[in-house]
Amino acid sequence: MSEPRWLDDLEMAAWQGFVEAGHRVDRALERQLKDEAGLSHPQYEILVHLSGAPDGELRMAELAEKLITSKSGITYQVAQLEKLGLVRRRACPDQPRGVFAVLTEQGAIRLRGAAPAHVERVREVLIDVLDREQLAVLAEALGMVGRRLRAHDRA
Amino acid sequence: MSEPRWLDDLEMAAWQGFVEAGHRVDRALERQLKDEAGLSHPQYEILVHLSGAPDGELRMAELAEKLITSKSGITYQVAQLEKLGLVRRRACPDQPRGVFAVLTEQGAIRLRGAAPAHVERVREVLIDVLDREQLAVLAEALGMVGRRLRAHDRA
DNA sequence: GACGGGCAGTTCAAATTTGAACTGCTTCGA
DNA sequence: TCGAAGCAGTTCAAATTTGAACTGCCCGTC
Repeated sequence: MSEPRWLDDLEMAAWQGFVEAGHRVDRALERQLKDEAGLSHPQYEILVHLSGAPDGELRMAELAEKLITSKSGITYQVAQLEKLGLVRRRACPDQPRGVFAVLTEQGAIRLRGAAPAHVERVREVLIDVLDREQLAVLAEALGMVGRRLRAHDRA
Repeated sequence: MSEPRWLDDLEMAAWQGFVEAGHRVDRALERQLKDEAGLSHPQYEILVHLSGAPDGELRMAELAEKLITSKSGITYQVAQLEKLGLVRRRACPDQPRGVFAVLTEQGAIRLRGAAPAHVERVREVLIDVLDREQLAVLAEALGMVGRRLRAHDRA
């Protein structure tokens, strides 16, 4: 085994910045959503994705893919949202082994109520801290990182 | 309440890239460490921070700050590492209510064994995917995001 | 037609994480 | 000098997350 290629100063700064910013932003938004909307971040994300989907419904596996989490995690969180009346389950008519999660009217209302404060916080902690040039590089660079891993995960 | 300032396309791309890359990189490294070193990511991070500290020891609260996690989370993970013999606890001599976590010889060995493959994977998924210019912007931009939240969290 | 493999979700137990309450000790301020 | 307030960690119960095993049902092949 050859000598590992350790990270130089710039690489280390980028790596540490990425990790620290990721954790801190996560925590900030987790708190914001819990306090102001009574939802966990995964729960909020499920509502967002359903809301953006045609007919407000998605297969369980699609949700798992979008949230980047395990199948069982989705089963659990959808069950929680069902208890809250924000989501409903529906058997998939064609694929016999398929299940749709469907956004309910209640769910849509809850999401509309929660979104403005959430977006505002996202601006506060990340977006409004950066200039357009930085946003462009973030979008391009991290978009590429995400796509590569997404492709790799599917393989 | 005024109309919320929704994210435009560029802002949305930056935000989604940030979130997706964060999750996917996390999962990739979690798997890598578990498979090749038998450590969870938090455990590995504890060893790294102890290794970089003078005398290989840090207070529990300092670890919590560095890992960006809760005090009880640190208590738990340090206990796990103690069972593995990679870390030892030591009462802090001056501050009577203080506890040091100390890296053991075993811990240092385990870390040296794990680090090369870990760094290699960090390169694969993030560092080597980007050019120097992108790394510089990441470091600067996310460094600022992290510092702002760190200051805010302490307040 | 029957069987091995897959697929989509669920279930389960185990590991982890969290916040809130608690322990002991110290340090002020009145 | 007393007591309120704080600090550093721990403990505890509850919520969440995970991977592995399981359930049914489909498909293609022989």
